[in-house]
Amino acid sequence: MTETLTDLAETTLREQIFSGRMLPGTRFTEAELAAHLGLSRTPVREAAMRLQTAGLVTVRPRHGITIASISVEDMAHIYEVLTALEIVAVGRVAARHPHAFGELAQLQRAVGNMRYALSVRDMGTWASADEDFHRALVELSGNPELVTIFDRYTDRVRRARLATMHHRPLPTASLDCHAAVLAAIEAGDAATAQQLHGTHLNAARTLLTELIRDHGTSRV
Amino acid sequence: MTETLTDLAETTLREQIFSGRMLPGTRFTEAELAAHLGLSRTPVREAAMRLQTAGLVTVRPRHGITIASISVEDMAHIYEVLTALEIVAVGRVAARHPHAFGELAQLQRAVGNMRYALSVRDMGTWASADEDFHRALVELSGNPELVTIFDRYTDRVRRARLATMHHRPLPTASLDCHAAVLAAIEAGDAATAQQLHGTHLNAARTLLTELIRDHGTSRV
DNA sequence: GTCTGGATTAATGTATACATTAATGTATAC
DNA sequence: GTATACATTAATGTATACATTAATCCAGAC
Repeated sequence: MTETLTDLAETTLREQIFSGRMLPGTRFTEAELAAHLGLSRTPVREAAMRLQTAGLVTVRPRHGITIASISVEDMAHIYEVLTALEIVAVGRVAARHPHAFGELAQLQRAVGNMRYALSVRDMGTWASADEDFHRALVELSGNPELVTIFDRYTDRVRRARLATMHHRPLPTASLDCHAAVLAAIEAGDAATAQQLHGTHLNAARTLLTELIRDHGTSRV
Repeated sequence: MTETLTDLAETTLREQIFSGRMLPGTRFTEAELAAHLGLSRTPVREAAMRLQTAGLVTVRPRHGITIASISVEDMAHIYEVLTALEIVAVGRVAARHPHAFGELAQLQRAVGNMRYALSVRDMGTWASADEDFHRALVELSGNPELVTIFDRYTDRVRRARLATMHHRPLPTASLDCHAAVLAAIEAGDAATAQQLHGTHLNAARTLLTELIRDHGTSRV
């Protein structure tokens, strides 16, 4: 299974988008991107198709490939979906009580990493551990469709999260929320876990959208 | 905006899959499909990529393009997602009470069509009206992300629904469920509407999975 | 008989040439 | 000055040739 040039193009473009080297709203032609990556148009075109289904670019004939931006409204819609799906996931995981040994290790490790990151004020590590926690939760649900959708939307909001990372207050409350959800899961209390997680996600959405608004822009 | 050959290939393949002329599990090479459609490999390849993200085919290098089948487990996972999302949608729609004139017309029309189809025992019309009801509900939620995911999964389970359509009992109870949900929405009673709709969707899932099992196959 | 290795070959991956389309610019009429 | 029609052109859509890959087949050893 060698990596194809389409894979390479996709990976490279993703990185450039997430790293901020390709800013939202920027437009390219297929030929420009091909030259930029040192490839022919074919793999670039296929990568663009993939990135379009991932919601990271928009492909419009004769208008080029545009790096997608995300509005505050988009964010609200995405969080509504993510909230609904994660609540299902939390319920499934908690209901599987008692848990096999090591089954919740990923969640426990993620909370540990968040706690450590918070203590040393390393927001990059914190954001990464936060994402790990939610990803692990969804994966533990045992429903691969949930994982697919989760990954898709996480990609779409990642840039917004990173952009606002250094403007947010210390996530002390957020750490407590994650720990409380984990405790409820460990106790097998599905209803409490779901309720806590829903509250947590709504708070996260509110914080993120307000940070973007305060940042002066309505799109990221 | 002329229709491209990629669009044509996608549409044609979709039709052939939904109509049962291309059975799940069947494998084709790009060249075979290209010859079948009278096109070159390029648009076929692009259409195959699109159909893969829609979950209708599987593309594996050197193994060809395989018409996707769906297992009872897949079905359960998909219904879990659809249930969560539709419950959100129902809540949003009901909470918007009082409703603008004509806002709920699509839902009312769909229920009317279901009632008519049931009275003349036209299961094709019934299935179509049923799908319209759920689609309208999601669309009325005002969240375009919900619509995207709904459409994606509806495509994936459509063949299973059509395959079992003539083996199911008359959907008398189902009609009542839809009417009851609509009544709760009209009354602005979000909680009741959500609860009714959740129950209805679980019943639909149970019926569908059992019909497939009874049908002798675990995959459709 | 089975396993290993390499040759064969069928299929996909990629580049590129060409066809087609629609956006843009320009000239002309009003 | 504005609008319309036409010409221009840049970009994408499509076909195809070629490169590359890995699945399959076959021969030979054990």
